[in-house]
Amino acid sequence: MPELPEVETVVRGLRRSLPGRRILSVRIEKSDFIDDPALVERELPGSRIVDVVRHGKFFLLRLARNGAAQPDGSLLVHLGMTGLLTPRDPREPAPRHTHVFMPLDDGRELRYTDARRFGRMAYIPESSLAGLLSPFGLEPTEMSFAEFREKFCTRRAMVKALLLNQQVLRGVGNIYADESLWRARIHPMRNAATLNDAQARALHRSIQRVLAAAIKLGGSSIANFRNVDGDFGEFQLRHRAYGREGKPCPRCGCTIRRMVIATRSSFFCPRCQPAPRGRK
DNA sequence: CGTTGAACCTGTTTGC
DNA sequence: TGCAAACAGGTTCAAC
Repeated sequence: MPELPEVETVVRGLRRSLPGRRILSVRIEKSDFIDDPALVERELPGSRIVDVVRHGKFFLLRLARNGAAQPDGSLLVHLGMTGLLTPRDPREPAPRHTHVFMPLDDGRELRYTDARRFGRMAYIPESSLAGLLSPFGLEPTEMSFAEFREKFCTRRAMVKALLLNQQVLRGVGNIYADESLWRARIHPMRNAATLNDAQARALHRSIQRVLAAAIKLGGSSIANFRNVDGDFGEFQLRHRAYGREGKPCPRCGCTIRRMVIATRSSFFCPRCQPAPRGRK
């Protein structure tokens, strides 16, 4: 479930209370989503969390040992579809599918919950961090139009597939891909290299506006996304295309369609977002 | 390169 | 009502 705005919402929540805290110990129940559980169990205890930063849909607890100010490693986290990392009172019963428990030096406990276990967790030593993050594409909230055109509009693939490709843009997922395309009036099957200048600019602008609006509303909660305080996001109330099959397009009234494009459910307005020639 | 389908795992919704 | 199928915000890998 979590895409860039949901991960950003979680990161902002964690950043309010984690920096400065020390991890006392780590207890792992299920570990099939952790790269090297023994390494996590060995490296985290005693580390201080100096910051929480997002990278696309991933985020990192930046960790420093002893009294060091500079991090010497990180806990890398991807929430997959159903993951959540949140500090709780250890006296409350842990919900089902809580797999990792990390008591902190302020009496709280960081807990990782993930029903489907599509998430990922790994300890990353500082020396291998840059190499790990380098394959990812542009940060969509910060990319200039020139960067977007160079990286995105030179590719001959369907725009829907490219928006979801984390090596092109990092952080866009199925909801925000469809919402951006609706806003830019571009059909998901369009070949990116055939977008004209106005369409490319509209898409660049739409991606940034949709993401900014979603972050402002705390992300989208379709079924179960919650922030670290347990609250739902509200951007789902502003979805114009995603999840609205059979309902009227808010712009033209035509019926929103759903079809599988690039192997994912895709919602679009067949009138506002005209299909490219030869496709339907 | 680009596309497709299957796999990973559990829970919820939909359809007959 | 009951059960099975379909579907879900994620990535990855293999095959064509």
